[in-house]
Amino acid sequence: MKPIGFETHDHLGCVADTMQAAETRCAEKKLHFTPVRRRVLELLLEKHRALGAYDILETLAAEGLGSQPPVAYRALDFLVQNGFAHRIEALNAYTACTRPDHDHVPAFLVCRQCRAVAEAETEITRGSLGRAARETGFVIEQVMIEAKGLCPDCARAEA
Amino acid sequence: MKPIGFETHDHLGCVADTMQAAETRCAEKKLHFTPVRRRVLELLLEKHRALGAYDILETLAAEGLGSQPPVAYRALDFLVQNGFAHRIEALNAYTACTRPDHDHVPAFLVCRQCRAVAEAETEITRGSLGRAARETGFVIEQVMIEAKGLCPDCARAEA
DNA sequence: CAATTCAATGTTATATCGTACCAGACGTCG
DNA sequence: CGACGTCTGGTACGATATAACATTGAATTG
Repeated sequence: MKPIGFETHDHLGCVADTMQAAETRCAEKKLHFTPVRRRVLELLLEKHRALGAYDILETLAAEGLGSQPPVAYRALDFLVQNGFAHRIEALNAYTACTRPDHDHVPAFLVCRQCRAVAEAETEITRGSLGRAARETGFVIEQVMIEAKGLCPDCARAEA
Repeated sequence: MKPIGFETHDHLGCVADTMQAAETRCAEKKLHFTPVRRRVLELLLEKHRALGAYDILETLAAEGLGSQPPVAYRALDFLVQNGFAHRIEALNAYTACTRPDHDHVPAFLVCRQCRAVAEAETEITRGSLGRAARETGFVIEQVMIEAKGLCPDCARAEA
């Protein structure tokens, strides 16, 4: 289970593949994969790093796909809601999901320098958090795990 | 290692004790535990839930301790920096640390309804995140774990 | 097909969160 | 004393996010 994110890879193909998979999944689930939503996901995939809502909005505006904040936020909400993207709380930003095919508790390695994001998985709810929740009667709806630090490239540049 | 937060407890005593401990620790480390900083920590302890910077600012202003955002943010930064408080990313808010006495990777159970916060601990860096970091060469500086959901009280009220 | 309905979009306005920057107060130490 | 560092107080602004409402448009159905 290698985390995707910092190694090089066939990026064009990876974008195309994921977009295709999203098309398919939306069709299956009868979700409206509208132009704005499509384009936002594409942007997230292309950049392969965390993008702020206003970064995205800027591009959308330049392409005539809407110029006001709610446009971007709505598209992002859709993508997050349906597992195509994740919100990175540490950056108030968003990134494409690299494993949209199955349910998971995502965990992120977030570079504070270049905002690159790698996604891993965890079994955290079975760990101490899950235990704590069960002991107290807390109902977990959503778990967020993020590590801030330096990606390999930026760590090298730092030194 | 029971999470602190949702059970009832001697609150007045818990506030007083923690404040005293903070006094001591600041003296030891030669940190300036100024009136503003002191009061902010006290507020976080009293409420025992996540407070936004502007919530805190409001109280400070009412008490003549400063009325502009930077005042609150500076005090909060100090408290977070020195381990007296934590930032809850999921709420853009802050909460007092319930275990200021030792280094730890905090994990939070955050009620989306009433913003109560319980703090637990984890050994996450030894888990899959740590493995992912080592495999890729990512340098982890800080880990955040937050579970959003409903605290026992709000869960009961919901149903 | 027309009527209805529901989701998505477009837009305005505003709320909320956060920081860059500068000026003054106060102590410490060469 | 004067240079320095730290804390304070403040202005001004930047960044992030949402409420509310009007409109469009596609799917559903009578």
